[in-house]
Amino acid sequence: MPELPEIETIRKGLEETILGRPILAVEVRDARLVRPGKAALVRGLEGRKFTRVARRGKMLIFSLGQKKGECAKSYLLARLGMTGRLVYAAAKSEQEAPPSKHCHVLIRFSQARLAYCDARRFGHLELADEAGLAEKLARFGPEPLEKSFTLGVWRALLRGRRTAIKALLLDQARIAGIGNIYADEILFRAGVDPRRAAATLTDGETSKLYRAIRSILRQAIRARGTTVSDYVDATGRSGGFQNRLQVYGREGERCPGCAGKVQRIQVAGRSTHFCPRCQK
DNA sequence: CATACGTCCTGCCAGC
DNA sequence: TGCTGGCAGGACGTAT
Repeated sequence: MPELPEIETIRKGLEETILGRPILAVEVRDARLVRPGKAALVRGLEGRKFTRVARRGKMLIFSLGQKKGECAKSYLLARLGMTGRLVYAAAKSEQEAPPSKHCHVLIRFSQARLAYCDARRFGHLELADEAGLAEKLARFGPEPLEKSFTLGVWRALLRGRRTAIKALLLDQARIAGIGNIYADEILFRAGVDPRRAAATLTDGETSKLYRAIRSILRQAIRARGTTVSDYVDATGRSGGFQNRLQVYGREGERCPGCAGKVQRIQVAGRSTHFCPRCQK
């Protein structure tokens, strides 16, 4: 479930804790979640330091410090899928037991560790060089909270698209970082029916949606993300935005905007919550 | 190219 | 009580 606001919250938390600390050891407990492989990941991390934590869409990008005599830059990329977690915690000893059976990679620092856990194993950690990173980055659509994501850019994205507007919001190659929960909340805020073909939105609807994207994502970041079931931040703390959800997970409840009820349907193969009276 | 859909994985819960 | 089937969904591969 981690979407842009959750990943951004994790990013900030890690930035405050892991930068500059030597990586003493890396333990890979499930090699399926590690690319290109266990040995390469261990070799690529041990003895280095994280120098920067960035984010693109729902992907975390850790810059790795170079060893003496090296000139090639390398990165650790993390995708958390639906139930992935990256939790930093103090560790009393290097032999300390892993935090749970779903923890697949442990990155050990002096007196602390970063645990990568994922109950459903949809995510992965990947070691990449400059070219590998560039290839990944090229697949993302615009970053919705950046200045360069203007109303004009958004309008151009919808032009000619016959796909449902919700499917477009979820398409990371069109716009980065939005997942199922925020897509529903954004569409509710904008008063747009999730099934509408993207190109049929009026100028007014398009700009309402643009403002809703930016405002919902910003509010959710301020609330430290949404915890519906699994999400916790880099310190193991739940988010706060779940209390402010208007339609997601509220099937059958009264719409916050009218006397109608929130409905749940399938759009783009995803469970979709909306109010048929408020969203046209 | 654009769009749609199946697949991966495990936990959980409704229903029998 | 214990089992089963369906659902949750991010990203990618394949099909149309």
